[in-house]
Amino acid sequence: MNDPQAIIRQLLAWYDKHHRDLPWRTSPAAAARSRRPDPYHVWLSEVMLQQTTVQAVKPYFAKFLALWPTVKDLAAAPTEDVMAAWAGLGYYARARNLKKSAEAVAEEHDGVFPDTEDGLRKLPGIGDYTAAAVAAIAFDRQAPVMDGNVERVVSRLYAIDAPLPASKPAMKVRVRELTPEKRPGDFAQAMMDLGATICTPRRPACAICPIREHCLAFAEHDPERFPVKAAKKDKPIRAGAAFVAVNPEGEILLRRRAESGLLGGMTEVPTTGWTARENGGETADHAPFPALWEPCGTVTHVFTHFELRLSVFRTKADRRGGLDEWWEPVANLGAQALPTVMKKVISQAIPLAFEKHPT
DNA sequence: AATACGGGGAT
DNA sequence: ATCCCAGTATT
Repeated sequence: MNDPQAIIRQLLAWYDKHHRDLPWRTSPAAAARSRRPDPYHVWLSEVMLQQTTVQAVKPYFAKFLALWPTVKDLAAAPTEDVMAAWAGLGYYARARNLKKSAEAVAEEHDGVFPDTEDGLRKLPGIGDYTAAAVAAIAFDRQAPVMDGNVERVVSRLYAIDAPLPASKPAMKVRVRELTPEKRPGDFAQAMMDLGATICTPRRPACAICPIREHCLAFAEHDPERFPVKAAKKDKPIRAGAAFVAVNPEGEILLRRRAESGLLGGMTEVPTTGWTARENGGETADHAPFPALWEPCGTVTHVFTHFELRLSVFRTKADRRGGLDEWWEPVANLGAQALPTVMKKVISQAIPLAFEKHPT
């Protein structure tokens, strides 16, 4: 029971047999023949996978590699292009940091990624998890990889009663104990695969778990009790108005958001501030310019820490844009760095805006 | 230690 | 509705 060597051996054996084939992975067999995966691919995938599901990442990963096959290509790309390509994936600071890191690797390391945890950790957007993951997976370093999946697996394996996130350091100690000298990258991916496919948050498939004989939570017959988490706060509601202006040329008025903060550097239609109170009856009085503003419903969008309700208005009127505003052909909206909430708003005002042949 | 930061899939 | 996801940066 709880023999580290046995856990490692059984987990790696399971991984050899059941590992998932993902675009940024090389198979364990190929890795065994010293065919390491491309560090650029590993880094790109790991950043995209931060708080994001595999299914959501797959098409973005393919798009980025098609647009920018190497880290030097990405470093040379216009930031607006990177933001537009990232649009819809969320957590847009990741895209800004991705570009900064690519520039650092291209300029300071001649396009070669640092091959240690410490070296990787210095790049913007790379924290403890990603530094360890890239070091282990791409460079075969014995680095302790701990993400949400690993936290769940470890908390069950050792029946850790202390709540997250305070118990994180203690869990990291356990991960460090387990991480093997040989095949640390496969071990890390095995732990994450186990968490994603068997040791799931609800109804874990203990019956087919390769390490259940070592699991204290399984022995207690209540694995779902773990990981214990601190209570979370409730979500406030904010409200505002959004304005979709289309001129006679079939162009829509857009503007760029501030570089930092919520949806930083992304594109939006003009909106009022998003007040802290619920539905303040936002009206056309707050429009960016005087016109016949026609109400066309509301859009609700849930962010991590608040829920947003936007009243949408539209007009066919025209006006010159300000410094941070421009008129964009509706047919070209697909190439813009529009976050999902803005696509919802525009679709509300112009139902066919994102179709192949917009009206 | 707490908070800000997207979006979507599973239940 | 609720949870959670191959987390990081800032305060």
